[in-house]
This record gives sequence, C-alpha cells and structure tokens, in this order.
Amino acid sequence: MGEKLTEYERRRLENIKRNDEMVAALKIHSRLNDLSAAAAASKRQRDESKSSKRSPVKKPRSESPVVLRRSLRSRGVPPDAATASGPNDDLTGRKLTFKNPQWNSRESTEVEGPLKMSGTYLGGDDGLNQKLIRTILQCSKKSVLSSDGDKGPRDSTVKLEKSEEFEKFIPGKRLTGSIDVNAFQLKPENIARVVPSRIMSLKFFPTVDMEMVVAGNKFGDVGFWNVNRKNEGGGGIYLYHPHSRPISGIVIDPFCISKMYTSCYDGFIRLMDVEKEIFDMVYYSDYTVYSMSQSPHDVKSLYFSEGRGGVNKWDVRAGKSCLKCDLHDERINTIDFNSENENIMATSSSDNTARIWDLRRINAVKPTPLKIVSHKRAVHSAYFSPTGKFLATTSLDDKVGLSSGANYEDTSMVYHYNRTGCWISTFRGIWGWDDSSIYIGNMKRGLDVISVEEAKTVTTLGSDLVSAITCRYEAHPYNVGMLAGATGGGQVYIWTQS
DNA sequence: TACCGGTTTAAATAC
DNA sequence: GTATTTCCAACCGGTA
Repeated sequence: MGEKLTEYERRRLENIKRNDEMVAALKIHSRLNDLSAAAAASKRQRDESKSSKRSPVKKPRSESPVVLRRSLRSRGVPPDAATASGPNDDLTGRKLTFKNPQWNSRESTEVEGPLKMSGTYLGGDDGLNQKLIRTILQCSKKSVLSSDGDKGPRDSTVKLEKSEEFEKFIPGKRLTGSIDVNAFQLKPENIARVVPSRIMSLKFFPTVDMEMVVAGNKFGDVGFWNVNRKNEGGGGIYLYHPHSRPISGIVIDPFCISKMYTSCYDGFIRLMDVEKEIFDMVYYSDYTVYSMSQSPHDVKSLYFSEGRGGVNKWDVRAGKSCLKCDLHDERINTIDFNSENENIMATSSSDNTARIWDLRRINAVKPTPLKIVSHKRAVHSAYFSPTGKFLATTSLDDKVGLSSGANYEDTSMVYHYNRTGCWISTFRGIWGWDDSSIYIGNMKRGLDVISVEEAKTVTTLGSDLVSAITCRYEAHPYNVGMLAGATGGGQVYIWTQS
C-alpha cells in the first residue's frame, strides 16, 4: 500500500513537472503579447473562474457558458491520449481558482474523449490493472447469465444462498431485512486504505458474486477494493485517476456491473466501461457536477446536478439530455429515488431545504415540489428509507430530519452534531436494510445509530481500529448487514454481522 | 447580490 | 508521542 502511495505521488510530481514546463512555455509566449492585454485576460479568467466556482450563474443552462473549452479533438489531439496533453492556458478558464498556481493548470484527465484504464492506473504494473478488469468481467458475466434466467444469480457466499431474501433478489432493487445493530463487528482484515486523501463518494458493486467497494476522493482518484480475501483476487486494491477534482457521484449499472459512471466537480461524467478498458466521456459540463444518481426504476437514465440548483436527466442510450430543470437556489448535494414509487425523487441542497418531487411534474419552467423539508443550514443529504415511507435529511444545522406520512407532511428533527469543519466531508445519514435505523458518523470516530421509532441516537458503534472520522457510509445493496464507512484519510472500514 | 476574507478543524508527516 | 504542515471545503457575515 505504501508503494501505491509512492507511485501516486510520483505521478503527481510528474504532473506538476509537466505543468511547470507549460507555465514556463507560457511565460515565453506571453512576452510576445501586449503586457496589459495579458494582465486583463488573466484577471478575466480569475473573475470568471471565481464566479463559476463560488456562485455559478443562477440559470446555467439557459445562458451561454462564459468560458468555452475547445475540444481537443477539434484541435487534432488524439482523444484517447490519456497523458498526452499538458495544461493549456486557453483551456484552464474556470480552473484558475486556487492559491497555488500549480493546481490551476488543466489536468491530463480533462480531455473530451475516452481515457484508457491503463493510462489512468496508478499502480504502476499494468498486470494489476488487467487483474481488476478480469475480476469485474468474470462477475459481470455471471450476473448476466443469472439475470437472464429465472433463478436469480448464482451466489458464491453460503450466507446468501441460505437466506430467504435470496429468492427475491432482483438487480437494481436492494435487499431488505432486519438486523441487530449490536451485532456489528469490525474485523482487522476489513480495513484498508483505498485511496489517498479525503473520500467523497463510496459505493459497493451491486453484485452477490464478490464484495467490491469503490471510493472516489477529492483529487479525482477512484480506488477499488476487492474485500473478501477468500475469493480469487481478494484483498486487492486498485487505484485510478480518471478525474481531476472531487468525485461527487458513483453509479454502477445493477444489470451490468462492468459499467460504472463517475461524476466530478471538474464537470465531467465518465463511464468506466470495463469491456472496452476505458473511462469513456459521457458528458461534460461547464458547471460543477455536485451529485449524481440513478433511479432503480429507470437504469438507462442518469440524474445529476449542475451548478447552482440545476438537475439534468441524461439518456445514456441516446447519449443526450432528456430533461433539464432548476429545482433549487443553491448547489444540490444529493439526488435520491423512492424504491416503491417510480415517480418520486428527493433532492437536498445548500439552500437549506430538501425537496420531494413528482417526476411527472418537473417539466414546468418553475416546478413545484410535493414537499419542502426546511432546515436552518445547508442540507447535505435526503434519502428515502428502504420502503420509501420515510425521508431522512441531514443538515449542518445539527439536525437529522425524519419525514413521514402520506405526503411526508410529518417531520421531526433529531439532534446530531454535524459540523465537520474543513478537513473532512460532511456527514450523511443513510438507511440500512429496513426502516428502523439511520447510520451516521460522528466526530469521535464512531458510528451513530439513530432509531426512527425513538427519534434519537440509541447506539454508537466504535472500535480502537478506527483511526479517523468516518464521514461517508454505504450499505451493501444485496448483502444485509454489510456496512462500509469512509474517512477523510482514504480508509474504508467494513462492518459486518458476525 | 456578488464578492471578499475570516473561520472551522483532521490527519499525514516530520521530528 | 508531539509538533508541524496541509493549503483542489464550505459556510458566514461584512461590504460595496
């Protein structure tokens, strides 16, 4: 693992060196230009970048983007050149936002076109990249075979084969079942550092054929951890760099796990297509993509947020947007869908609200939500319970909101300290496998379990093995009782039932 | 309302 | 262990 970090740092240093060379080249170039014009252009770039970072235009899609990025393809640069392009002054635009100028250069991942998986692999040895590809393809093949039949997938774990839920297994629909929160255990072998730095997104592969977790960090790295050491390739960690900025969302197609979508603050949405061994470009936005989600009822659409309050519904088959609307006044932090009602969606936003929407009624210019859950500060998540009867909202106002009722009209607020500060990601209360509990990290490196019935924190799980605050959690969709927590230092902890 | 700048604050690394 | 460094968030309140 230390070697991986070293390799990662080596790649970063290489990148910085490339950037330095480009900066040096630019200096020579700028001598040829009028100094005042260069200064004005520089100031304009700064201003534009700040306005797009701190306060993206209110109606991003109805106005022309201020900064246009020129397609590298149109400039004759091969689209699959993962590391071929250095940063370029006319492409940095809104990227000029950091104090350290080294970070302001356009990164090699920000090219409009596919990136080879091998080119973005940070482990050095391409044999390991190939190993991950083989592992995912093997499982994907199994899943396809089994979802074509009527019996459900063949499962390699004894536990699920014996469970009643196994018979009900449907790709895209998470399993439900009650568990004893006091039976959670953290085993030393279920701890790993999957990426360097802060984890922003965490997902399990939606399959019962292996236990694979994916983590996206703030540098645009995506790490894979094949958790179960008993399986072939188990314990392996694989690190890629397909983006340049924080990974805001990960979506894996439950019907085809060799297709994984990632969204990023850099405005890119990529599709890791394991069969083609590429991170393909699905979409590029001039505005920050803060979140991405997929409806379990419609896996051929991606929903993602853009800039200040916009939501874009993307048709992955047609490769085009099929709906754009403004749903909030500030950035949208999460998008979630009701598992029981295909028309219901929830969004959480830094405009201090979470909103519940009827998808049939958001085509309007000024769509009206079915329900607004109001907090006093930014709302960082809004998730439906497994049955869809509850909505849990997590806000920086130190409250976890619980909304229920036919139209979610009954809202109660549970106190939970949520001020995570500047070094770690915000907390998000998630659901497990029934409607009884919400799982959320705390500032003392513990895992709080909030009882819905009692409307308070009833249990706090902890372990001496946990060395940092777990800010993001993910429940395994098909493996009841498997809960992953992620830290600001790149570690992932997986709690299991016995 | 856009913008500026102060503030919060954890964890890796260096000693 | 303890001190030092990090400086790719995000919020809030003051100001023009």
